[in-house]
Order: sequence, then structure tokens, then C-alpha cells
Amino acid sequence: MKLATWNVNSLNVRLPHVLDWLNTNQPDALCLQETKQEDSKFPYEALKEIGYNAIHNGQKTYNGVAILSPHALENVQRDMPNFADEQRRVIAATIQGVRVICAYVVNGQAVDSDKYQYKLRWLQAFHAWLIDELKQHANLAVLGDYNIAPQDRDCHDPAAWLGQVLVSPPEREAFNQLLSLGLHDSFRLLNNEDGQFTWWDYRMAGFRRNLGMRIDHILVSTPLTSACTTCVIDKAPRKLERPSDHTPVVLELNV
DNA sequence: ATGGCTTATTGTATAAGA
Repeated sequence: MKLATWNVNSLNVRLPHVLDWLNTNQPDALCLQETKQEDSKFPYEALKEIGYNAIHNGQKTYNGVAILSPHALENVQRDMPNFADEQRRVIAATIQGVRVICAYVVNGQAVDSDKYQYKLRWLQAFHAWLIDELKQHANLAVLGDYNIAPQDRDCHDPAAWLGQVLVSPPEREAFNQLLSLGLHDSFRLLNNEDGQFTWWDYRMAGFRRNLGMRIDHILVSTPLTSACTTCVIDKAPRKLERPSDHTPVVLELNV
């Protein structure tokens, strides 16, 4: 089974890249974030033409998450049941016996902002909800844009970013609290290299200079860890014309 | 040097992302 996550920064703009990537990589599930469109605009037909079913939890302009799969998407959940939120950031489904959660975690903007407080509250609710999900699903994968670089080696310049949003201690603590539930950063199960990033700023030639952050993650429950075979960051889509600022993370499992 | 790009909006500048 191949699972992937990709913040596309507008599915309307990125649809050609997504269709090409699906055709080339043939994942069993692709989780998208920042579709930035209402459900009525979602390209169900174009995806169906290449053999992909889709579920979407969208809104105009901001946020929006989707799961694409050639298989049946069962037991679909939109939004966290324990957290009333206007922002469409969560969708989940069971695919071939694996519970797949797609999440777009709050950015937080700046540590002294209301959005940062919302981010911490959101992560607290996410933690509580994942306790329930883990009780129900032994095989659980939580994919998405976490907007947290877990360690200094996941940031191109820890000194410049010290204490800032994406790396601040409370955010990292919230991430570690998710790991404490019995979830595992699949990339770090299989790759110990520094300087491995999933997002690069559009400005300052960030990608060319590898000025990035590793903020997109695939967490897996303990029963899935021994099944993980490879986890790679696919930088190819970031090199295309008019790319998303994020690039896909891809996990292969023997299930 | 708090910007640099990119996206969406019913816009002609602003907000947001990270």
C-alpha cells in the first residue's frame, strides 16, 4: 500500500500536477490540503477519468482537504467530532482496512497572534480525537500538513527561526504529545538525514537554495510501523512550472 | 531589510500562507 500527502495550495491551479502525479505514482491514497474551493467546484469527474474516487471537505478561498483513492472510501468523517470549527481542516476514511486521516493543521501566523492560540487549541482537540480513533482502528495513518517542524534538523536555519511559529516549543510539545499516543513519524523511522524538507518559501529562491522546513508528515500507529518499507519526499513536483510551495511525502507499507 | 512570492477575492489593494 502506498500513502501520500500533498499540500497543493489551490487544487484549481494545481489540478494538472495532481493528475500527472497520480498517473505516475499510482498511490492507494493521496491526501490533499489547501484545496481552497467549495465542494461544488471539486474535480470529481477529472479524477474519476483516471480511476480515482474522492472525498472532499472544502470551503471557499481557504483550507479544504480531500482524500483520493482508487479503492472504496468507507466510514467517511468530515471535521473533528469534538471541535466546532468553521474551517475545513479534517477528513478521514477507511481504505482497505487502514484508517486514513487527512489533516491541515493551523499555521498560526505568529506566536503572539490569536491564530497561534487557535492552533494550540486545535492541536489539543486533535490529540483528544486521535485517542478515540486509535481505540477504533489499530491500523491508523495520520497524514497532512502539520505546520510543525518537529526538530531543529527539520528547519534550514534553527537560529533564525528560534521561537517562531512552526518551531516554537509549545507546538513541538503538541507534536510530541501526538507521538506519545503511540504514533510514529514514518519518515524518521526510515530516514535519519538532516536537511530533508517538504516546504520551501516561494521567495528568495528558497527551493533552489534548499531553505526549507519539514512540516508535512505521515504518522502511523504502532501496529503499522513494522510494515513501513520506504518514506520519501518527492521533490519532482516542486520543480515544475508554477508549483505548490509544498511537495508530496510518500509512504510505502507492506499491508 | 518583517520584505522577498503565490493565491483568491468581485479586486484595481488586501489577507493569508509558512
